[in-house]
Amino acid sequence: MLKLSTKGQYGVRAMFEVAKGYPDVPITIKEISKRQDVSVAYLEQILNKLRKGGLIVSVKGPGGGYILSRGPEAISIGEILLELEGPVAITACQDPASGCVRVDGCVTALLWKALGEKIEGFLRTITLNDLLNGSLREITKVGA
Amino acid sequence: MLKLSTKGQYGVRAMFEVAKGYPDVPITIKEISKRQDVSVAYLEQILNKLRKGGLIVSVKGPGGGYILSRGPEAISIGEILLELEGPVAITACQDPASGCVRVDGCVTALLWKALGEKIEGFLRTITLNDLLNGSLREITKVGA
DNA sequence: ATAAACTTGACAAAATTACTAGAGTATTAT
DNA sequence: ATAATACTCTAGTAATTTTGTCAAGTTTAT
Repeated sequence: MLKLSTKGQYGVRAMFEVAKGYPDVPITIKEISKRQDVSVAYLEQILNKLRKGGLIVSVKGPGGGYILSRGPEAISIGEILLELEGPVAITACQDPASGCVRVDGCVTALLWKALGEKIEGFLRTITLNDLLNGSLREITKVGA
Repeated sequence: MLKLSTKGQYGVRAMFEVAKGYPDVPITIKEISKRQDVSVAYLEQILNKLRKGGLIVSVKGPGGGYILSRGPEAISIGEILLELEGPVAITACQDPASGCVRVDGCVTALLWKALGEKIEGFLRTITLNDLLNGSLREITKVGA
């Protein structure tokens, strides 16, 4: 349960590759495709969304590619996923896009809200930098 | 992102209704269907899974229905969802059922693992009793 | 007996996911 | 200028998952 679509997964991995080139080496889609084993065409879609979301900038022409628009310590996993998959919305009730009629009468509404906030909070604390320098190992251990 | 299927959502709401009858009033599928606005046929599937998982017991014949097999303070939301939707598995890598080839080389594996554990931990702490007595309101506020 | 209520497995419509295809635009090296 | 590189954009589509329905049972209380 609570699966993340491949778009989100690939997106994070793609951003990890782009982050490696920060601040001055553009990474091409082709290169990301090779390193992360995701098709070029699919990555185009993903990176396009991330660009429109302002997380990366593109450089066209030979020698071009993508570069992080901010430092890797300033881009959280939460931001990446938000751009690719929209806000955390455990249930339709919690999705700002759809809304729910019963809200007040629904005993579980608070539960899903709390869970969603928990998840978002966690994802906001992890940045691309954490992926780059492997500091996740500690976070995982503590289980905080 | 990170949606929960209706099966899980309805399941929790159904368990909430069953919990109301604990320890001696069996609740029929028909009654749950009315109160929670979910079709009888679909509830049959859901409650069957929960029964096989040992969370509820069924009483056949007239006057029958479903009863919690343990007190509402001893049944967590996590257990309910686990039975209906399987373990939290943000990515296929994290799913014990499928596994992942690259695991070690995958920079994000630890991230999804940590997130999954965070979610499971949270869901384990919330019980049906919390839904019954409305103690969720505080949990939500604290944001702990 | 008979009606209430659960049990089970098969099946199907709808929605979502996970892509692929192809034509177009911008930039740079020569 | 021209060719090569690389990003941009819109559709379309196959596979999968979700979200159920249906029908034919079985069990039990009265």
